[in-house]
Amino acid sequence: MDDPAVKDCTISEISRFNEDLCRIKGWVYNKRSSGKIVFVIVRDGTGLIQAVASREDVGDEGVKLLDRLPQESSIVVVGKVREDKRAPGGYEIHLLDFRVVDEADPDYPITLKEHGVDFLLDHRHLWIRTPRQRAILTVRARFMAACREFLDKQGFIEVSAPILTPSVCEGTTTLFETRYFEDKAYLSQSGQLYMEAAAMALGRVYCFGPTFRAEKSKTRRHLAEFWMVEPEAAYMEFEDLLKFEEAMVSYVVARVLETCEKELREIGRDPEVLAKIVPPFPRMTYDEAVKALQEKGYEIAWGDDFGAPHESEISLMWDKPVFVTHYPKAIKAFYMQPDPSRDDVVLGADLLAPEGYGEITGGGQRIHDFDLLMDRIREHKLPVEDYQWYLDLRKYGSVPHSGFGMGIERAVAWICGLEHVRETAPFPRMLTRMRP
RNA sequence: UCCUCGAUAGCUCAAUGGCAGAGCAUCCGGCUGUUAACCGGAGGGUUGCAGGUUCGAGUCCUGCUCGAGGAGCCA
Repeated sequence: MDDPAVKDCTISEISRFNEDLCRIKGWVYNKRSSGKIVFVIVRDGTGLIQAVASREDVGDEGVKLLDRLPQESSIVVVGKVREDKRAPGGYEIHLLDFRVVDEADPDYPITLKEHGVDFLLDHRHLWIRTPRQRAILTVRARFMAACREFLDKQGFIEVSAPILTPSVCEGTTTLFETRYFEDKAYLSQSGQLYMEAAAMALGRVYCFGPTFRAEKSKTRRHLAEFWMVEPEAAYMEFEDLLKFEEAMVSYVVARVLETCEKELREIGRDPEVLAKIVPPFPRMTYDEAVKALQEKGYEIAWGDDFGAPHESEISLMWDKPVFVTHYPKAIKAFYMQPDPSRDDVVLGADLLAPEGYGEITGGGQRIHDFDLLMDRIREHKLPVEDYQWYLDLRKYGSVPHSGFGMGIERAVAWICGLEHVRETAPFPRMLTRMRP
């Protein structure tokens, strides 16, 4: 068991240890027995492997002990790695020794059979042990790492935005309210305004963290707590922003394909679909999108915002993400820069994922003129005193600048081809669910 | 907030208004290459809650609770 000649290894790298003596530290995922031989499927967080225990190697007692070991018992196994076509995964480990670290209670709730959503979410702390959830969380992690890689390579500096914020930044979405000593505070819905300040200090910046929306949305696309990456760059104008966004989205998709092919297959996602995600992405102006929807029979007038069915319809016209640009000023946020050639639309763009996954990024060029921004704040009836610091950015060396936010869970749900964003969050917070 | 659907064993589900059931899981037994192993046996129920109709309600009616999907909402 503790022989130094035995190599510690993970299941994901088992093929490198063929015919070696290995030690794997994991849990019992499943087992089968056939009299005096026991097959224990061990998982270690990197994958699954079949361990074979026969009477001559571990003795009568060993076989009996393994045979009655409950699912999810923690176990350290030592044995010889063998390539074997009969084993799921192609390799198995012939047990010479093992140690039960903790025998699980025999009533582990997540069996290998089907379960309902409600039950699984109540047991999310155990559900994440299943191969599919492990694969999704791995893709999420690689996706987030790829975002940071790309931004760091492009010279962006990560600047953490505050979570506790003093005011209703945009006055639109419903925020979670909390106490801040003697005052009220709100959980952040976006780090953008702070990133605009940081961009004027460091040039190219991004924040990466959780955001909170207290909206009573109850759909497959919504979470009350989700993560966003929000890049913001000084001197970046609208056209460059769109090029930058498509480069970033293409990069992170390619990186996930490179690092998570096994996981994508495990989830049931065809990697070929993602291999098509390369620049340039198609673009439609809001005008063109409205016209296309009207031709398809939707009752929508110029000036209306898109609902979920409209976004789906537009995204289904392409097999790549599509930018919808130049929205009417009235349906977008107060800080959006108006189009210099046309005052009724803004230099903003939403990126809609293919296959009906909806908006995965939203962004645009920000107003850099002090007077114009002040007008907008007044038009939106926002409290000017709360925005003094934001207006300061336009008083001291203002420059054109742009940025966007990408919702991690929606993007990962699209990349994995999932029905619902809830599976992409380790512990999702939704309208009716805050536990576990 | 609204619309639609749902709630029966630990889990997934079945049961024409007429004895509350199956598979899996659990426990006991069998099997030396299994593939969500298989075979035999056992235990396991306030049918979400509260009323009502009926000779009789898991089933029909009313209210409530909880959940799911969607709408609204959602830089």
